[in-house]
Amino acid sequence: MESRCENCIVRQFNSLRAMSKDELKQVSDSKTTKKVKKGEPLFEEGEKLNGVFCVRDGVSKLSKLSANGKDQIVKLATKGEVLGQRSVIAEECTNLSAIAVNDMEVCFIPKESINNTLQKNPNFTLEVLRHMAHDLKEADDVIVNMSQKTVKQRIAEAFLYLKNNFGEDDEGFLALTLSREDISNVVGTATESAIRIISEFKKKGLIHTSGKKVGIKNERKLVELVEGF
Amino acid sequence: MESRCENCIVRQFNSLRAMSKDELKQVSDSKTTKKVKKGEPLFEEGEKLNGVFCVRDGVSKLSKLSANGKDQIVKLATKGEVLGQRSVIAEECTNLSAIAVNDMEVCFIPKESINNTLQKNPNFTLEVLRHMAHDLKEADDVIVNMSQKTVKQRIAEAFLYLKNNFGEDDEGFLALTLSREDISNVVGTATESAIRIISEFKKKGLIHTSGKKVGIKNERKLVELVEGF
DNA sequence: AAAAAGAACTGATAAATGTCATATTTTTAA
DNA sequence: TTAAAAATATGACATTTATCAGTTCTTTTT
Repeated sequence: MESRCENCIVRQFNSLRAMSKDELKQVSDSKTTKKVKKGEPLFEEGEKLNGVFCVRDGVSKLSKLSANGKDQIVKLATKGEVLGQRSVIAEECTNLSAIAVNDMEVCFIPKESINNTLQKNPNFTLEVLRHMAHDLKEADDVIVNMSQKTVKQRIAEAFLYLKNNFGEDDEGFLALTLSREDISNVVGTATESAIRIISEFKKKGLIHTSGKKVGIKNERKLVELVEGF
Repeated sequence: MESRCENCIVRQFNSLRAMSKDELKQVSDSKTTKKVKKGEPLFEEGEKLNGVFCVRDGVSKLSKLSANGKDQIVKLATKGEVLGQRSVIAEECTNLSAIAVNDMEVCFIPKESINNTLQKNPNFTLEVLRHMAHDLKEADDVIVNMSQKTVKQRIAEAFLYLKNNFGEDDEGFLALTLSREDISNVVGTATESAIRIISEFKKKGLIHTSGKKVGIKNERKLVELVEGF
């Protein structure tokens, strides 16, 4: 298993690629690699982070507990994404919990390495900024979806999102399998409602399922549904 | 009317304060000041921006058109805030429209001045980054509210937000008056639903109204409502 | 392999929210 | 100032979504 950041492919996908050789070396020397089992937290809402997590493998859900006791999943982070940036940059506690959706491998990078580079390497800072600008745009889109689309549309959209971002396995099921509860927490609805709508999609031939696995059968119709037909 | 950025008080509230004297001078020399009447757009969703807008006076709503034809207001920006940053930084079209909620005075700063400083002044970049990190956190909170709170709770929260961020006039009405439609677009509901709930709040003595003006009468109860009693 | 625990699912019903129609008030413009 | 237009308000009703109760299926543990 490759363990030097300099050679890590994952880096291609995130802001670390804007680091200089020396900076990268420092990061590599100070980082620690960690395995996180499915269901375990990388960090919890309200924690103070001493660094960021770079996802090497697996998927993490970023969620926030609402007043009514339900988790709202705000984002799914996968290979190459850096978690905890926002909190380290703003020097605040995290506003979100990060929990492994499946077994993960992550690198922990102490905040000193990050802050150091942020102050010295404008290219890196700009790259991080661009990334955050992108995240902000996505968050705006989520806000609009949440408030203007029906639960049915949001679930359809979630399946399309999962297909586009995580792909399918050889049997045609979505490569990332979420529990019904997780799905309901992504779209912000009651678990029963999500289950009911998934059953309905199945009956209508939009998807097929096997246990908790879901496969997309009629993508076109799902797209139409999302767009409001 | 003061017209040099160097002396503009508004600057205290935004990232421009991290600019050097020279940089600020350049900005000041290249900027143009503009009045925007209530209801007029600063820019529209999908436009390519050649710079950012610094709000000197008035309030702008940042909104996005949803597939069902309704505007979703994502943020209200007031004195000191810089609009269009995200789009200029990511070099993308805007994802939001900015429309004046009341008469505004804004400065337009060409993107060259911004980009120039972003590349040369890490402090400025970092300051912008911090700002964006903050915006992102707020956006996450909005997502959770939108998906986990009832319309009633969201309207109560909107009133409290308006009070905390824009204050009250001498008669005890919220200083920023939004139309019922704007309120419904902030909380993501049908205008009729918003009106109905506002009437209900009035009947229960939580607020008082006069025309479209709204005043908070029982803040405590509103807070309780938001928190789920 | 059996028992226990946890997901997934279904039905019945209540509550929340949207839609459409229409009346009233307020604002705008002629 | 008056007519027209736009915004606010309310009722009736349809639709969507949540809640609660219970069943079946899966997975985990012993």
